[in-house]
Amino acid sequence: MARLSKQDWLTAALVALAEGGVSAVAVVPLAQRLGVTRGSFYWHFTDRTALLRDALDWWEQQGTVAVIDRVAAVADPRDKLRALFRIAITEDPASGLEPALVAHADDPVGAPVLRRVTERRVAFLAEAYAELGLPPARARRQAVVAYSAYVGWVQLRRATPDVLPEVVGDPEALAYLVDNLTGLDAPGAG
Amino acid sequence: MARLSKQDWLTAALVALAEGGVSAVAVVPLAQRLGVTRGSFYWHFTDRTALLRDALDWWEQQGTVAVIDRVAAVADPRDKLRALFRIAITEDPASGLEPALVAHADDPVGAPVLRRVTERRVAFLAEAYAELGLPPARARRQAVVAYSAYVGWVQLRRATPDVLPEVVGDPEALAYLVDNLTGLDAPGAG
DNA sequence: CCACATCCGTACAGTACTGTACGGTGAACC
DNA sequence: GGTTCACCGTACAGTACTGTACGGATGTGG
Repeated sequence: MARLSKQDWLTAALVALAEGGVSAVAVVPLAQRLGVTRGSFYWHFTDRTALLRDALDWWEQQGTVAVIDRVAAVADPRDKLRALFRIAITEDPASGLEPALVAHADDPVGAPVLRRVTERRVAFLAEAYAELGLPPARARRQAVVAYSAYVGWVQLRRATPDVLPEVVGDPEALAYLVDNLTGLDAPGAG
Repeated sequence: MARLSKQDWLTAALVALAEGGVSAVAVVPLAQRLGVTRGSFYWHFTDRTALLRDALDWWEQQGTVAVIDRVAAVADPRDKLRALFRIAITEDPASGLEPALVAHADDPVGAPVLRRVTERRVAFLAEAYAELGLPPARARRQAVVAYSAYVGWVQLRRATPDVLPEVVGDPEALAYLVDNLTGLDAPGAG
């Protein structure tokens, strides 16, 4: 007998969300994949909405708040940006969730989470670019462009992995990618 | 009486796809939005799959092939890249479709279209960067980063439009954005 | 005015998912 | 060894969508 925990359902929900969008977070398919029936689910959760809400709360905490807390102490803004992007690229839990949330932008559960996460990440980036000496408006623009590049990279990695150069096992390629995404090789940001 | 054409269904399908993902391309909701019943749909199309296929074929033609044909004749590679991104940003039909396709990456209809579109766009970008003098491998990497930045920008525009600076009515901001996305302000690409 | 093609509404299964009620199992604990 | 609780299976509506069959409306040309 499987004997699942609540976290098992949460991680399964995030995987399904990244793979098939909000509509893929369905009780019956998840139960089939986990090897149980819906009786298990409705003991751990009251609703399908509760599962989605709890899973996204966990994702917001682990993928944004915890990462920011980890790198916030880094003194040099360049090192801080590099560490942030390196973490985001190499060890993102439930990677590639953003396109799934964007695809269902009218979802009442996913939309506010996506807005909070996006705003928080861009704000933190803008702060780091301001520490580099950029004026506020320019730091904000640079933050948006850098975050766009990261988000697009994640999207490409999920959609068509074969067009991307492998980067996890190649430190040099990773460093090159990070400097490209952050714009730290451009004259305007230095 | 509404009296719809096949194209009406196609554009409605693309709008629904961009807003709510593949699962939002459903016959009943589309018919309700168009003010008809399903009887109309099953006269124009054999299947729900046929609607999705035809709509994505149209999107692939208009949003990739036609745009590439328009800018391919531009001689200077810098101007070509700028024209390409300016068109892609300002006048993309059914804008923001890529996240919806990525969110349902296992969809048998959408996945091959997304792969073809991505590969074709990246290849065209790599060609332009090679014309700028970059060696092939470097041109390819630059193309991937530039396309990532564009895709991420599109995704942000759909998800959280308020974090982005307005760019459609501001030619200067648009030029700044285009040069940022293409990397034409970086020393490595010039 | 009527025959025909085009286009749409309606009714009927069939399928997949949700939520609820309730009964069953297995391990821990006294 | 029986009780209790955590956990799961099963059965029953209810809902939303798909696909099909067929009949009705609307416009057009002979």
